[in-house]
Amino acid sequence: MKSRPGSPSLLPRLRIVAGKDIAFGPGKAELLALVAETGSIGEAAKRMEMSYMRAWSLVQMMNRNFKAPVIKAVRGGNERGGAAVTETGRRVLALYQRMEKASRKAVQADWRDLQKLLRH
Amino acid sequence: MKSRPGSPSLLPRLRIVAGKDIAFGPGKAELLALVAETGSIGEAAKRMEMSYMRAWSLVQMMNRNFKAPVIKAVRGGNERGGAAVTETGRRVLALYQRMEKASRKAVQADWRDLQKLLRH
DNA sequence: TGCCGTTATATTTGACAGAATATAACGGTT
DNA sequence: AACCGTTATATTCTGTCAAATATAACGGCA
Repeated sequence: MKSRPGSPSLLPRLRIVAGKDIAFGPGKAELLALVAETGSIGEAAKRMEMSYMRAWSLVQMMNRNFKAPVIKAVRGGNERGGAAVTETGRRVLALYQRMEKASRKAVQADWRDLQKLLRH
Repeated sequence: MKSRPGSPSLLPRLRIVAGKDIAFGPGKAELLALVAETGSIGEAAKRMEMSYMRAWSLVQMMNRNFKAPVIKAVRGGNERGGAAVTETGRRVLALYQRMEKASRKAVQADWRDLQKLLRH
């Protein structure tokens, strides 16, 4: 995994915590989107520069915290396995992205003021 | 430090990251408020059930990431030392709390929908 | 100068998360 | 039954961060 050190300095971070787990958050959202795009957990992991194992454990965590799985994985077969985002998964992602956007917007004015108080 | 396991399941978490540091976030906001209330880093730490050392390192991190310090500490003397929140500190805290509130509000409708998809 | 409670700082220890590694399972096709 | 690339799972290693521990510095006052 790789952090992006150069950039932002702000981030409104929405996390859904369920007991010990973080059921959903920015990283899982990105992963979910990449699985939707690539049809593969492994490929999504590669693009996020994280290990397959880690990606897979995140998928597990998501799946066990929602009523219905957000990703359905298949192994073997002529297609050599793969993964797909479920309808629930799509809905979760869409809602989350809307929330992120709304949060950013709601915060931006005060954020600009706060930025002035920061070094650099 | 102690997590509160029983409660929420949602939290819009605003973090200001500066390089490797988290310049400000929910924990530091609470700490800052408690220092303002108690006039002591040690007492604030106690109320948050964290070690003095940790609280102090958080204060350091805040102070070095803002243009002006958010907390001014005094040691020795007849008053036996203590700490006070600066004007900058008060402004930072106020802005942060407003941002938190605005974020929560902006998100609440979608959050209710998302909750329905969660187990429990 | 010794006392106090607070801040300030260094050092060691321990726990845990994630990385790394290794291997198995799958199942349609040929 | 051999093959393929993907998912699934266990195990070990390791680096990092927080906790724990210890100690020093401060400075007005009696």
